[in-house]
Formats: sequence, structure tokens, C-alpha cells
Amino acid sequence: MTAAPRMRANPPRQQRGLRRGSLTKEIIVSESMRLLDEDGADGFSMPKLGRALGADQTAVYRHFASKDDLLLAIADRLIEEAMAGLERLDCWVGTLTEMCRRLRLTYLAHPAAASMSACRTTQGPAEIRAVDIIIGAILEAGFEGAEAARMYRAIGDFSLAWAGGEAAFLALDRSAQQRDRAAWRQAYLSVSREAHPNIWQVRAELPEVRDDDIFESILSVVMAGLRQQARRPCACHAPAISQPPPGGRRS
Amino acid sequence: MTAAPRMRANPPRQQRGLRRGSLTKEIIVSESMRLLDEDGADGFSMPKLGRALGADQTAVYRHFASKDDLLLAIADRLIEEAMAGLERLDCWVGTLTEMCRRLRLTYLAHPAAASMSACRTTQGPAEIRAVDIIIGAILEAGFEGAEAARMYRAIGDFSLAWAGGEAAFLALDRSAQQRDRAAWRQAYLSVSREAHPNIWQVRAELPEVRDDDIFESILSVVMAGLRQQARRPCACHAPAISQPPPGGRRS
DNA sequence: CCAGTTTGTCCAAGCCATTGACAACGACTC
DNA sequence: GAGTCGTTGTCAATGGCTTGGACAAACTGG
Repeated sequence: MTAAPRMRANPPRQQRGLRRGSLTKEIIVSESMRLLDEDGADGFSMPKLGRALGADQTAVYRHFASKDDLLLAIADRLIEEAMAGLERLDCWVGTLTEMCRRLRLTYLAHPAAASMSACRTTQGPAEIRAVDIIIGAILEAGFEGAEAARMYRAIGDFSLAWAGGEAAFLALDRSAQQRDRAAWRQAYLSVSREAHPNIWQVRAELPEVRDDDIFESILSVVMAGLRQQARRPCACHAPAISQPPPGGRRS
Repeated sequence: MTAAPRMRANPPRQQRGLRRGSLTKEIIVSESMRLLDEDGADGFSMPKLGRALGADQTAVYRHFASKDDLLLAIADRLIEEAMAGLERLDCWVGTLTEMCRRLRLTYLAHPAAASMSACRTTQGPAEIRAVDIIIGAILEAGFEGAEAARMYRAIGDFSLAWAGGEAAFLALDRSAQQRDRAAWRQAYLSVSREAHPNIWQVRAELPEVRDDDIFESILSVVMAGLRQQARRPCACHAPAISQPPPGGRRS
């Protein structure tokens, strides 16, 4: 027992676990997302992740310094997935619309992962590339200098915030989600005409609104506003969605 | 706020803990928000909350069935605080703008609390009242039926998502926040002109953008888009926020 | 063949959420 | 006033979590 030279006698320890090199960052991130998709954010822990990998509860710490570190890697993977194969389109409105839709779809596909990492920035190459494309569209719209910088942040943060918000709701456990939806349904229908006349007026339509339609509505509103404030129209034809402004600034 | 835990100077003996009735839901929620504002979301735990109240680590469980239950109460308090004293304005654009600004300011004042509860709905009276006011503005804009319902959800969810997203970032610990900002600054400045020409073009302006300006930009874009899609103009004169009105559209 | 580094495992410390048993206290009945 | 009961604060305990340190197997370079 004194220290030292290998007492290789007979400890049947035998390392029942994995072989060296079985775990890589890529594998760990993939398994994390699988677990998150399956069990939600609450059930996600380092011990469970290790066991799911067939390894020790603490094995992941050999590859990520902390759980937060792993989280950033997951965020990076999400951005990468959302922006895979993205190309700039001819028209700047189309480019921005496409990016917002892509990010949202990816986040909705992995709500638990997204809700944990939506507000983090990773500076990964995918992120930088997306930023360049967005700014390109903003410049194409005729914004310049500080205004362009501000508009990029406005659109980029809008897209992230919206997708993150939707993901956060979907990341709640089924019961809380169901309870929330049911409660609203109930609250809408039982509202009194006197106390809340406006809700009363649309009480029948409120529960029927679908998430996809809500998103397309706000996206359309944002794009309409952008087009109006832009110095240059987009390459595609549609000048505005509903009515043209009487002041006639078609440019 | 009325009943502070009245503590007697020096109880002679026994009285190892608090008197009966020392804790109420209101007091607990207030102390929770104080702790969250001070120490952030990470350092917020039931034991700490109990100790901060001068009570046992588990005392809070006598008033809230679970931490999640407490969370909903905190969310309710936030909405209440945001909407306190809100009145409908003459112009529907002004009403919607005011609500978005109010919610954001409250969330920014309590980022940790907000980031934990932004995606929850509480069905509290304050929330219902806010909903009624928003729908009122949407109806005033001339939207009807299912379209009005959809637009209400679009604007309401937009406001919540944006404020929640900003709060989530501010709720990160100082170091991560600082690191994020610094990293972006660095990434912007060191970007190559060839690889990312668009970022390069605004690299100097990007780090200077302020959060308040970003918010006002997206808000202005959304309101411009809404005005364009609305069936009726708002009561106030301004036809658009950003550009100077050359010839005011009449009320 | 050996030394050094990686990486997987074991073990343990310290924190957390939550629960059940117990005890003091207030209200209510007789 | 005495007894009963529900409320609420405390205590002790359980099981899970993150994380760090010690050890050992396996791969690497010499």
C-alpha cells in the first residue's frame, strides 16, 4: 500500500466502462440534444448525460469544464443547424424573412436546448456568418453607418427573442403547457362583457389562433415597417403589403 | 408593504424562531424579488430565501407548494408592477407603445425575476386587464374578428418576448455578460474585410449601439408596420415615427 | 520498454428541493 | 376557563445535483 510502483496484482477493477476516446465533444453535444429533445430541460443533468452515454456520471467533465461550458457548445450547434446552407437571396426582405423563419424552426425543433441557450452568444463561425448576411441585407435596404448597426441589432435581436420565447414556452413540461393553454381558453370564454368588453368581443376567435399564424403576422408587420423606413425598396416586386401610404414615398 | 415583520427587541427566552403569522405571501414575494435583484437568479434558493426572511430554510413551503408556485406569484407581481396605473390613451399607437415600454422597463428593473418567469402566464387580474387594453387598441386600429385576435397575440407576444430576452441577458452574472460584450467588440473589430465585408463596413458603429436605441428602433418598425396594415389611422397626427413628417396626416 | 499525458472511474463535499414528524400558537366550542 | 383543531414555523432526513480530487487504464512519444 505504500505508494508507488504499480500494484498490478489482482484488483479486479477492470474498468467496466468505456474505452479511451469513446467520448468527444461532438458526441456529447449530440447526445445532450437528444436527451433535451426527449426529456425536456428539467430532466437534463450531467449524471444522466453520462449514463446515457454509457459512461460514468462525471465523465463529461473531462471534455467540458462546466455545465455552462457545455451549454455554450449546444448553443453553437443550434445556430449552426439553423444557418446550414443559408444563402443570401436577391431581395433583402426575403433574406431577412428567411433567416427569421429558419431560426424559429430550429428552435421549435429543439425547444429545451433553445430555451437554455437563446440569450447566449457563442461567436462561432456560423453566428458570425449569419450576422454578416443580416447586415448585408440591412445595407442593401439603404441603411448606413450607425443606423445600419442599430437596425441589424433590432432585427437580429427580434428574431432571437421571438424564437427563444416560443421555445421557452414549449420547453415547459406538458402539464404546465396544457394548463396554461386551457386556463386561457377558460379565462377568455368566461370574461364578463362589462369588465372586459374588448376581450369579450373576440372571445371566440382568441383560442383558435395558431402559433404559426402569430409568427407570420408579426414577421409581416416587422417587414412592412422595415420597408417603410428603408431608403431603398427590395429587389422583389411587392412594394407594400396592404395599402400604399398616401404620401407616396414609393421611391 | 404595510405589515413589516415586526420584530421585538429582545425576546427573553425560547422563541427560537418567528412568531406565527410573520410570513405572508406578499412578504415572501417581496423578499424574493429583493434577493433576485441583489444576487441574481443563480443564487436564489429556498433555503436562502428562508434565512433572508429570518425563518427556517423550509418555512416558505408553508405558503407555496413548490418553487414553481412561488415563481408564478413573482410573475404576477411583475405584471402588476408593469401595468400599475396604466390608462388607455387617445391614440392606439400610443397605447401599444406605452405598454411595450412599461413592460420592458419593469423587466429591466428586475431582470433575474423576469428571466425566470417571462414565458409563464398567470391569469392574474393585472394580466387580464392588460390584455383587454391591448385588444382595445387593436380594435381601434380597425382589425376585426380572427385578424384582431391574431394581431393581439402578435403584439402581446412580441412585447413579452423582447422584454424577456433583454432581461435574460441582464440576468447572466456580470462576468459572462462582460465577456459576451467584450467578445463581440473584439470580434467586430478583428473581422476580415474579405470574409465578412458587411460586418467590416459597420465595424466601428456596432459596439456603440445602445440597448435603449435598439428597442426604440424595433418598436418604431413594428408600429410603422402596424399602422400600414391597420384599417384605421390612429388618433394622433404623426404618420410615422422615424422620418420627419413633411405633411402631417390629419388626425 | 518506459515516462508522461489523457481520459474514464470512484468517492466525497456541499448545495438544493422537498417531505414528514413535531410543537407552538390562534381561534373556536363548551 | 378547558379542550379541540387547524395553521404555521421548526427540525431532521432523503435523494438528487454540480463539481473537485485521487486513482488507474490506455494511448503517445522517446
